[in-house]
Amino acid sequence: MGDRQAKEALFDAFGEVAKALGNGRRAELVDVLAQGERHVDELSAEIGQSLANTSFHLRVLATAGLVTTRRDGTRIYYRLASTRVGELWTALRDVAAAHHEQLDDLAAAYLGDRGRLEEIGRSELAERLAAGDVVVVDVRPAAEFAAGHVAGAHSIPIDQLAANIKNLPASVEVVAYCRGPYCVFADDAVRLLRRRGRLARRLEDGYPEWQRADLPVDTEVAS
Amino acid sequence: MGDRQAKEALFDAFGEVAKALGNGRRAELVDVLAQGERHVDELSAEIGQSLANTSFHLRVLATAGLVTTRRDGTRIYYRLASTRVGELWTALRDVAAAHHEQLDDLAAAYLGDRGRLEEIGRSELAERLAAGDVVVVDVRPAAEFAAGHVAGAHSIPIDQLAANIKNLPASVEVVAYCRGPYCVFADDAVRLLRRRGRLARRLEDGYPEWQRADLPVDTEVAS
DNA sequence: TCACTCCTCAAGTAGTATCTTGAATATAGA
DNA sequence: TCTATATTCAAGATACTACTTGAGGAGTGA
Repeated sequence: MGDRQAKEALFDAFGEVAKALGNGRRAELVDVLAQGERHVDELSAEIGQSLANTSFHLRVLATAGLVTTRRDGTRIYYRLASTRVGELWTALRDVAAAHHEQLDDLAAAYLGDRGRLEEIGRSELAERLAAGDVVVVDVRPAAEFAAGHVAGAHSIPIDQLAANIKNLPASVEVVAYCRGPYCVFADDAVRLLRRRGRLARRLEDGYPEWQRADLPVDTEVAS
Repeated sequence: MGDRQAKEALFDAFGEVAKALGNGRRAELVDVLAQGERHVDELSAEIGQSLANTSFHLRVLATAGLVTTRRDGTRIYYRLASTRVGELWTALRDVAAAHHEQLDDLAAAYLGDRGRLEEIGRSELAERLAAGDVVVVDVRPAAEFAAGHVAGAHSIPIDQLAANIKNLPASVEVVAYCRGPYCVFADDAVRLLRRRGRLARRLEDGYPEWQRADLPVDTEVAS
């Protein structure tokens, strides 16, 4: 009990789990999988890597226990092993945002200036959704909407938004949301809507945080 | 906005923070530093590594923003950059415990069989401390007790416990605590106390979790 | 059964991590 | 200023990591 060798082996195991998140491409995979399960081909496109390399990274995540798989025909779907993994990912993001020197610059370079993009809080949106005086738009890819979305939201993937603005009720404020605080889809949606003269804000954070706050969600294609 | 290169750079930064935790020795360092600040020499002994290698690992943690330093004379004290880092470490531990295949075996090999070691919950201990019908013993090294401890606890480092049992009031239950769920000190203390015929339990988890639960704490040497 | 799709595995290469040893630096105190 | 103490830095051996290309399996549908 308590010998050095056993302690090293134990803490090496903690290190292995952290190491699984210790690569930018795997971090991207976890960020996408926090939205719901996806198959390898989609994930490969999502992180801009070859199929073989994506498969390799998924294997690393699976070996560390962070993701699990399910086969459906020829497809293999990966998902986070549990909601705790999503919470770990969130904690990592928060620490990086708070303490990593260059993170603000890197985030600004990716997201652009958010100075003029107002956010609406989760609880405020929940109230206004119940009151019915707001339209909520999920601008993530359709597969992620299908895997789970804010109850009452409409699915309009960002690349189809321009063509569908005219279908949104005109007199009501629009709230867009996507994957989380480091996702550009909702920002782009709000910018587009405002350019077209619509009242629009983005939801704080994204779908995983909404779900984790025990606010109403829905699955399967509805809109 | 939203181009791949900027996204890779951003997520690489998240990966860097995870990578800093992605080594067993650095994980040990964070676990110790979650107790409070320590200087390099102590940390080196704590993780069983050379001074140069310990310094190197601390530098990696500092570069990722997870720890900060303070100089006092010739000594340099390292501490966690914030309580969030401790929370990240806890989240990592929890995910590893839930999903890493070998973790249970590795923990059992290091900690021994905990089957007979009863735990007392934090809130129950807080009540009984207020009532005064329990003796709480902090069996961590004196430096960690000094940096912060359960209010009312007595500091008896584990290697001095055998010699000091006789000074503990005889008719009262003893609760021992240490660094956290993967620390052996409190286990060893409870085993020793029970062998000597004392009523003893360990506190669930350890000091950082107590502190994070906003239960009463104290700093500086008191006992 | 055969061809097809989707995914994994193996081999190879360039780059990165961990640890050792020994030298260099920074502050304290005489 | 000189010496001692505490820590960092540099160089180098060895072992992993990330990615590429191409081959190999596993299930599907004709």
